[in-house]
Amino acid sequence: MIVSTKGRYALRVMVSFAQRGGDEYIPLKEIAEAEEISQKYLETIMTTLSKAGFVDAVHGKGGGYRLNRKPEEYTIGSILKLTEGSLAAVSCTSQGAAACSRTECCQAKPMWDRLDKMINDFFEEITLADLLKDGNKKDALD
Amino acid sequence: MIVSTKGRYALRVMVSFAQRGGDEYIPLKEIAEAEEISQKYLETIMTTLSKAGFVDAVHGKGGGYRLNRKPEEYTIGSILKLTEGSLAAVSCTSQGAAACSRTECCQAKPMWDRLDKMINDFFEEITLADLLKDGNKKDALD
DNA sequence: ATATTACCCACAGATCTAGTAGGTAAGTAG
DNA sequence: CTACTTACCTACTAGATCTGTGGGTAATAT
Repeated sequence: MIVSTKGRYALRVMVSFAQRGGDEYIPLKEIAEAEEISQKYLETIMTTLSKAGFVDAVHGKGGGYRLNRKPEEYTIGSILKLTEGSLAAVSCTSQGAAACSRTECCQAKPMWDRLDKMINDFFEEITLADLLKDGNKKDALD
Repeated sequence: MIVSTKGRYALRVMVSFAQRGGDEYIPLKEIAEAEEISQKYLETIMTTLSKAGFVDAVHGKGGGYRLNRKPEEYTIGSILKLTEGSLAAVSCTSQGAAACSRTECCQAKPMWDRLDKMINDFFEEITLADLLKDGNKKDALD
């Protein structure tokens, strides 16, 4: 599994914000209920998004979260990388991974690298705005 | 992580068999030592490969394992799917997964489907023989 | 002052990963 | 027939990760 619930929740929430449009701040409680996501769990996700500057957050009544860019300015890759930590398909290619000493591993290394690049490119070419389109649903596959 | 140690070990071992060529049976112990993989752990992997008919196995002295096809007749996808169980990048698209009831999830569903197809195609187009080539190393990326 | 909201820290059950332990079955050599 | 070698089987386990929960504190509005 390359994308866990955390990343999928983050995407869902971001899509939800984008769909609402508007400038008002939406409290976490409201999003959690609308999306049927555990409020407590969503807290950690929203805090991550907020700290990374993906959303604005304000405290107190009338506060909450909102997007601070246009949907087409968020790539899916940026959201997933933030919430998942990494999109590496194989531990060999993860950031902290020590270079593998095995030649057999290195025999496959170029393949892992190509895979990583492909996945990365895939997600970087899709934006939040693309997910809003119905076109995404219809002609995506083929 | 879409490919765990188990799948990578399986690949390494299969590559190792392919590199040796020849028809002799190689005992598990020998492979484990050559590849520096835990013998016990490798047992479970080899048994999986054997049961699925990817390798031949014979007991007793002079026995062990060997490939039963040409390297170009094993796709990487088939080996990984067998040992990993699934290459699904997202639980939504896994076999047993109940259809997601959320429209927001379904908003992203076409994307997950495209991703799965892309990853699947990627691995199905590469064979064991390709991993043996140096070309794999050099011009793979770009 | 009070209510509302985001933010922070620690814990916990479930599942998965990577491996271990110890025995049984099958085939070969003497 | 016996001993040896090898594959095969069942069960267990430490550690990590995932998906949360619980109980607070800080900031802002009325």
